[in-house]
Amino acid sequence: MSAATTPSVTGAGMPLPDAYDPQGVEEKWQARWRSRGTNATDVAEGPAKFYALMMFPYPSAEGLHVGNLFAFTGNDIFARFHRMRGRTVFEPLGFDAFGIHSENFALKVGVHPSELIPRNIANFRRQLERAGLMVDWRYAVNTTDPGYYRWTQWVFLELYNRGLAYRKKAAVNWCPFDKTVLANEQVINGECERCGSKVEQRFLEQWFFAISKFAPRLLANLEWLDWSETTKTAQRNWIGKSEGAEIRFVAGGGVAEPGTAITVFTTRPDTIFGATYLVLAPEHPLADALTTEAQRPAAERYREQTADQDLVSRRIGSREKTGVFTGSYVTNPATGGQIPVWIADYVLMDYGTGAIMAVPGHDERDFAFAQTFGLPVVQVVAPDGDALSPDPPLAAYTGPGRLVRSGAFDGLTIDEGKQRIVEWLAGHGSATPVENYRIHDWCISRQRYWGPPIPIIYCDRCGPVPVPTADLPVLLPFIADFKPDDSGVSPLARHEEWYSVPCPKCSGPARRETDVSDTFLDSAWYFLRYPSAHRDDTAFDAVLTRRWLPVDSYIGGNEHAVLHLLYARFVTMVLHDAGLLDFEEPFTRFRAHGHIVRDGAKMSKSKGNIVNPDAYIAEWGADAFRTYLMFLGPFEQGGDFRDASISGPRRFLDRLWSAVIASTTTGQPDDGVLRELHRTIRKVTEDIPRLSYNTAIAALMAYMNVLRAGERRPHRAETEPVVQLVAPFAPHIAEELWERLGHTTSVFDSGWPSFDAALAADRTVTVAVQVNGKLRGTVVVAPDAAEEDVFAAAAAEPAIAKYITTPPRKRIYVPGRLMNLVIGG
RNA sequence: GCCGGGGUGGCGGAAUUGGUAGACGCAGGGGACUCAAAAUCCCCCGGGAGGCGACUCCCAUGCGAGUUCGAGUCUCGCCCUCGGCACCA
Repeated sequence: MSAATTPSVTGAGMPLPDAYDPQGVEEKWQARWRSRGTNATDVAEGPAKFYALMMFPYPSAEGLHVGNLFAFTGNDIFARFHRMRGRTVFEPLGFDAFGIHSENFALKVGVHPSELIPRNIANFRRQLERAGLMVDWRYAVNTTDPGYYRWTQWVFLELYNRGLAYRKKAAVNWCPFDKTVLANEQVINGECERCGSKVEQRFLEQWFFAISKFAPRLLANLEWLDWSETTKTAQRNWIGKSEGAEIRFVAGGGVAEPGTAITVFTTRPDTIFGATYLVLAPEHPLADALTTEAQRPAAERYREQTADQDLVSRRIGSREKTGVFTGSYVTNPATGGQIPVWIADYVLMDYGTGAIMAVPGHDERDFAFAQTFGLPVVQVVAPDGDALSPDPPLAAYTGPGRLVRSGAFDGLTIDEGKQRIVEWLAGHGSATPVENYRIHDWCISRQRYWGPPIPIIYCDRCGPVPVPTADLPVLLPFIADFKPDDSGVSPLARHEEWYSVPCPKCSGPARRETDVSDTFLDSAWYFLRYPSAHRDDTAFDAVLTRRWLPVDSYIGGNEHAVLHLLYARFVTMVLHDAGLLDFEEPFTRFRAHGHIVRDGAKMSKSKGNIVNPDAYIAEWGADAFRTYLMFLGPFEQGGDFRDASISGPRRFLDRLWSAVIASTTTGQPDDGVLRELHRTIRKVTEDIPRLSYNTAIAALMAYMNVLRAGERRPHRAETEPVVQLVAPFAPHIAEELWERLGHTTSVFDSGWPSFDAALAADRTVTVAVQVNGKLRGTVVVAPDAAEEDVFAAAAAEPAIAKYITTPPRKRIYVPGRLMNLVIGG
């Protein structure tokens, strides 16, 4: 903007010049919204509540990202639209500010997170307000506020009291240089992403939530949730249901106690006649007992070796099969034969039973292992029960077929075989049909500083004791040196005056749990908090919760499709079972938004292609920037950010401004323009609920072209409804124009224009005429023209008639759209 | 390797879900206004061939087949690309 355009006239009440000045308009309306309380929701009453939730941001030091703004704007449009349609809309926002990300950043810049985070939040909030979101900031939440995490701790205790929080030893990634636990995604090729040290595996006592118990419900409810299909698919895959059987293999000779049985999980019980060996995970509890003296040195060496490896490189490292024979044998309950028991790291302790029956004839991994160690391969399924060639086979056969070499079961299909064989084995007490789930229990312990302390106290006499609710929050103490050390325990463990406390039960000497909880716990319940954010006597008020939840519309990134959304569903389900909520699914509707990229690449600091919204908003205005972001592409797919293209949406707003300012009230509105207006109303009204914002904006632009065609002066009846249609996208300019049209109340309380189908209807339609599928011309007819009339009109058109060399053999007519004439043989 | 998006003009993207491919915007070209420039306004703008001409014809939605009167859209087989997951028995 050139400085010469306007004198600086801002502030409520002062008149603005007649040229569109976004900075002035936006400043004026943001001030007025604040003073009038336009964006404040009455959480207690109002008709037809609509809870428009967006995933809350992590307030990074770099400030608001265009990606955040893209998502928030999409939600804001949806929320404003529903408000104009008469709903009582609640659009809250907050900050997800705990976690390793903040902590690492604080360590890097040498500023304590308790100082850094409020600063970042203030900056974020300034940017968000500048963007013109309809957020009711009175209900903002901040996960690092003791008034919030007090209730996060309360949620933990609700789970604990219901037996859903428990402690067990688990392997974690440990960086010996940074002296910290690493998440799987921080381990790159077995090395720490920050310092490159080789990551080790440590076994630490960790807190878990028993989410796997809820797997069947979490899966079943996906059937009826109105969520993006891609998100539901991701959740189904993550939950990973598989049907199969657990089969017991009893140990024979060797060292095992007589009668020792290994239970395996398999989805292919039909192939049991081809099970030629068994494999235990190295951590399997029976691995030691089944190892003979002769095999012990080799087996122990192997188990140490796998224990040394970090979790990630063991999972994604080489697929070369390694393993060691235990020296023991078990009986195959189908064949009665003795088969060897091996230990190998391709079997994972945390899936199924940590033991498998290996069928190298029909499983690629087992086949590779059998090849490496010279174990027998037996084919028991053949395509249509045919030839067994070559024998032994050159590869595992995993396709369909019929059973062979399976005794009485020969000739059955795979599905029949599964059922019949499990029934038969079950009769002997050696098999049980089971459903297995891939999903693991949720490990919530973090050996870190920047999180809510887990509210448990360890007493020598009483064991683990939950902190009494009245004593919450367990405040996170200020520690200047919060850097993790070599001990593998949280920095809080170094703060003795904090962790030494009397036992709440017996008052004897006791110690606090020094781990903090995962940030995913903070975000697993924040949507319950918003309506009650002003209440410090309860996590969520029963009446307010009944009024506002479940969430009507949730918008967020698909990168949280699995963990966050699953954890939030799980916590909601638990609180429902506890009688605290009367619904068990928190988000009725969820839509995943796309991502903004630049030059085809994800924006990242290292690529130096981050877009800071501040500069764009300063140059073009928030309204133009919002409209531009939404015009980039389909909201659910994202788009490519190009600086140059912003001028388009800005020009659109300029034209809207001058069209409205120039509107006349004399004379009659133009019929053709009114028809386009009603079509535009219909289009925008249909597009917004589909989040098809880009096409809604395109329709508005197209209407502006019609409105201004021939440099005519528009009639007020032709412009006034457009101000309402534009309002969700460009709220400030809409308010200003609405006021200039003489209204004294907010455009957001003015309702939504309705369209008149009769006015929108065409008087004539253009029908495409094809001959043999090729377009040869068009005819203009009445919308209800009979097929014969259309044909007559087409035949009268010379450009078409010249192709109609013989009477059409066939005639296809799509009323009002197209006629295809099939000529010749 | 598996799962899920996506491939349409110079660019971002439309296409009522099988019915005139390229809406809308950007960039570009030409013109008006101006001493000039910016801004603004008007016109043109997928490729090729023909015509002085309003025009005419052909080709064209990643590639190759198929279904259909008709395919960007459906089916099969490939290629490329962006996400996510990783030996899940």
